Amino acid sequence: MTYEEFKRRFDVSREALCREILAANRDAIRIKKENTVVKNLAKIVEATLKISNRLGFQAMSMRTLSREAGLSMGGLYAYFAGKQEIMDMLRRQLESTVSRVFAQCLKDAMPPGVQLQTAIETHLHLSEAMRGWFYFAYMETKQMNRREREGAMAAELNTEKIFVDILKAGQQTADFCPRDPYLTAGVIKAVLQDWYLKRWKYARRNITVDQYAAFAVDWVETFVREPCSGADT
Amino acid sequence: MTYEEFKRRFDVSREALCREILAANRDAIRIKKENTVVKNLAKIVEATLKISNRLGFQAMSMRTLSREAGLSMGGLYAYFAGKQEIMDMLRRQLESTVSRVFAQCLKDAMPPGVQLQTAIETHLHLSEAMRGWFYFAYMETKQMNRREREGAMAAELNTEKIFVDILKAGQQTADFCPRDPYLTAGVIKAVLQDWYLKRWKYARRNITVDQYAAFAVDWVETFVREPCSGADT
DNA sequence: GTCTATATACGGATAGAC
DNA sequence: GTCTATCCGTATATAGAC
Repeated sequence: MTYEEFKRRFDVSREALCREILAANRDAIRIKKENTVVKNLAKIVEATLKISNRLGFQAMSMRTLSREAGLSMGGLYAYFAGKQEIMDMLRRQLESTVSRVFAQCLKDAMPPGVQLQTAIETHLHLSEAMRGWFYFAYMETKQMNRREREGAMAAELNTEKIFVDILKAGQQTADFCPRDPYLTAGVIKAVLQDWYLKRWKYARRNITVDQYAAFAVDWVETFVREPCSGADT
Repeated sequence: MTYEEFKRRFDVSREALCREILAANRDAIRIKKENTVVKNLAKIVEATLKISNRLGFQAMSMRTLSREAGLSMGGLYAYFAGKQEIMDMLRRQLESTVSRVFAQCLKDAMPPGVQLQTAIETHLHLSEAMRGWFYFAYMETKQMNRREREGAMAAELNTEKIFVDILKAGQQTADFCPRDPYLTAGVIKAVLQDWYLKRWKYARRNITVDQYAAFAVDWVETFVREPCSGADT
C-alpha cells in the first residue's frame, strides 16, 4: 500500500479525531453544541501539538496555549479539568486510533512475509499522517503520572508484540530464519520510530515515506530471511 | 572489544568528566578551590541527570535541584549563570567526550568491516557508560536555544557521517554492496539510540550491552553484505 | 565558600460578568 | 458559550549575612 492509498482508506483528519475525543469525553466537557466542541477541540489539539513539540509540554503555559488556540484562559477550561488532562486525552486518542487501524490492516490469513511488510508500512503511514501525535506521545511519556505512564509502556510493548507474533509465526512456517524475535522486533520498532522522531532530517533530504518504507522493508526482509551465521542471543 | 575492556580503557567516570567541565568553564565558575568545584559539580550533574531524566529538565526546579544536590539555592549559582547553562555544559561535555573516544577507537587503517563493527560497539559502550548523559541530550535537545540546538543537530549528523563514510569506503572496496549510505547510516543510528532510549525494556529482559552489540553488528553486517534484490532508494 | 531571606515574575486555576 | 479579572502558589535569580 502506498501512503496515498492509506490516506484514502483511513480518515485520520484532525476533525475526525476530535469527534472521537468528544465522544470519549462527553461528560467531562461542559459545552453542549457538538460543532462548537469539535471546532474548538481541533484548535486546542493543533496548538498543543505545535507548542509542545517545539518547546515541550511542561514549557507550554496555559496562557500561551490560549493565545495560540484563540480561546481565553477561562474558555479553555470548559474542555478539560486541567493541563494534564489535555495530555491524557491526546495519548488515549492516539492509542485507540493506532489499535483500530492495525486491526483493520492485519489479517490472520496473510502469510507472515506479507504481514511483516503490512505492519511496517501501516506503522509508517500512521506516524506520517499523525506525526505530531506520535512525536508528542513519545517525548512526553516520562512526564505522565504513574497510571498513564504504565499505559504508555504497555502500548510500546503492545506494538512490539505485533511484530514478535509475526516473527514467531514466520519462523514456525520456516518463512523466516530463527533469530531472537524480541530483539528483532525491538530494532524494527526503533527504525519505525526514527521516521517521526527525526522528521527534519528526512525532510531535508527529500525522502518520502514510501521510499523510507521500501528501504525499511528491504532491510528487515534481508535480515529475517538470511540464514544465521552463528552466535546471536 | 567487550564493555569491560572499554571501561578499562576509557575513564568516563563522573569525576573525570566534571574535571573537564571545570577546565572548559574556568572563568564562569566563581569558586576557586579545584577540589571543591569538582566535588560539587559532580553532585550537580548527578542530580540534574537524575531529576531531568525522570521528569524533564523544565519540570526540574532549582529548589528541587538544590535539595537533591545537597547545596543551597544561592550556592548553586556560584557554578553557572542560570538554569539553561547547566544544560549547555552537559551537552558540550558529552559532545567533546564522544568525539574524543571515537577518534581514539577508529583508525583509518582498519578495513571497513572492522571499522563498522568498532563504530557500533563504541557507540553502544559509550552510551552504556554515559547513559544518563545520552538520554538527557536526546530528550532535551528541543528546549535548547537556537545556537545550542543547531549544535545538537550538527552532532547528530556528525555521528551519522562517521557511518556514512565507513559505508562509502566499504562500497568502494567492494566489501559492502551498494545501498544508500545515508538511509543505511540512519537506521544504524536508530538502532544504536534505542539502546539508551529504551533502557528499561532491555534491563527487564536481562539483555547486556554486549549481547545487544553482537545482535546489532550481525543485523547490520547481514544487510550491508547481502546483494541487493532490486528497488531501493 | 555557602547559607538564609527575599525580590520579582509567571504558573495553573476559578469566579462571575456578559 | 466565552471573556476579564484575580487568587495564590511557585519559579528563577540575587543580596547580603556568616
